[in-house]
Amino acid sequence: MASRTIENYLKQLWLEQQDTRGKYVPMGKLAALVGVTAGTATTMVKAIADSGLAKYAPRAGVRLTRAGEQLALHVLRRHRLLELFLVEILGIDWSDAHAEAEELEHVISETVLARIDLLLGHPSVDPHGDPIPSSAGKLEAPKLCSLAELHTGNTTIIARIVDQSSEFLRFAQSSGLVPKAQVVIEHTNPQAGAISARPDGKEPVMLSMVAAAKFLVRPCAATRGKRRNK
Amino acid sequence: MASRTIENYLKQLWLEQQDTRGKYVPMGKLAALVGVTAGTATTMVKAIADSGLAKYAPRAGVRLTRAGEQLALHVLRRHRLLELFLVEILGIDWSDAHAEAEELEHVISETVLARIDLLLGHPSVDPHGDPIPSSAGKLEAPKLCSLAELHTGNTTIIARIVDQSSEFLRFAQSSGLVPKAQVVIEHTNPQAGAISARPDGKEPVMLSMVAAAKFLVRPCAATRGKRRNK
DNA sequence: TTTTATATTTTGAGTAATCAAAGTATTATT
DNA sequence: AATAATACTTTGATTACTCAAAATATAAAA
Repeated sequence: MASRTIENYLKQLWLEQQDTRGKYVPMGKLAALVGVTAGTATTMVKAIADSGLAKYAPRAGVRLTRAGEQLALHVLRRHRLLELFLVEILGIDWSDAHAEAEELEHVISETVLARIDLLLGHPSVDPHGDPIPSSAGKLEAPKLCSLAELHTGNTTIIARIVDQSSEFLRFAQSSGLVPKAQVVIEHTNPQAGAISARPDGKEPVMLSMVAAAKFLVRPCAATRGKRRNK
Repeated sequence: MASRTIENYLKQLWLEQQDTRGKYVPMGKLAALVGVTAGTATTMVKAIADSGLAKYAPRAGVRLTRAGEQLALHVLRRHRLLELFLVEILGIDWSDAHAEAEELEHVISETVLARIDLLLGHPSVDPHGDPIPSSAGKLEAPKLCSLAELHTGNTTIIARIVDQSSEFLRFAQSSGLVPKAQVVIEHTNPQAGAISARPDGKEPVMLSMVAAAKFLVRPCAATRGKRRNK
């Protein structure tokens, strides 16, 4: 069994290397994600590599093996199911759920996890819209585009928010920019690098392109449709 | 903040020293309860004593200070609320809940604990009938007598079971000897050291005096009433 | 009382994880 | 190409916990 420290390294590594094909995660980056010094990360990664969960290339970086990815996905499953459980069943604040789950994910048993999964009705996404890996370690990740890619007049539905910080989540919640919310793009201003989005039944919200890119939406088709009309 | 190791030492110490006035818990006993060697316990206890949570008397034993008791009661509160939560909300087996709670009690936050407490309606006892300390660290422990003290013909209600092992709990459950169950004492045989108890709507169960003593009952008055009639 | 048994403490060593700081590559700048 | 900046690795030390085995004290038996 992997220690909770190693589980954390694997999880961060997975999140960082996902969507990159064969690219190595640099040590400094991993160290920052885990919250340790670079020296500590180097030592730890060498141990992880020795146990076959990652490949380590000195001065280049580290990348999970298939076995490492599988283990990481099991941690991620625990994390995301717990987040949903904390929000849905216990009524914990959306913005706090992440930090709470961070602790619990390492001690919850398979039995308890199975009951939580059952109680939630085998959900496919967590409160942020992040997909929950199956118990077999499979992840269904539909391709989504972001608010930043849409055009004036487009209407869409928020599917996922890719920032776990409680400050950002509190802002998103108070603006009405939450998963499943319908949103209309009121203005886009590429020069200023900002857009204005109006959630259904709420006030319009100004978003920088960086912020807008954190909201993934569905359907994407609206973008293409709009472009054709131009 | 106390580490989870120290939390465990404090909890076991509390359970062991309760109901004894000023008596010191021997090292060997504590070591066995925590599951470490006697040498380890000695080292650890000295550290705990240095931080003011216990008094340590070499070759005599150890005893919690008031501060240590308070901390232990907070751990116990987390443990017992979690046990009830696991059984009531998640549907975890009675006999497994103890082991699960043992892990969770050290990582659950005050926020999550408060939500669990609320969801359960501020309960006063856990699934075994053990009282749950208040958030202020107060414990209400009504005096109960055991099945072993009753006499033939007495009727009573099981209030508490003082054995956390899953084997014993499975036996109790299958016999119908669970908290809140009404029980009639059918036979007592002091010579053989055994009694026969019949839970309402179930078959009578043979119990050794040792086993019978693990079932605490209410009301106790039945005993006195019976004695007077003799 | 002397011996034996039992409980406890001490000692020395090991594991897992960490950091600070010194040393070494690699990349970028002049 | 030489220098400076950056990223990474190594080293030595530290903390928290643990065990096995040797040393010591206390209690029980002879």
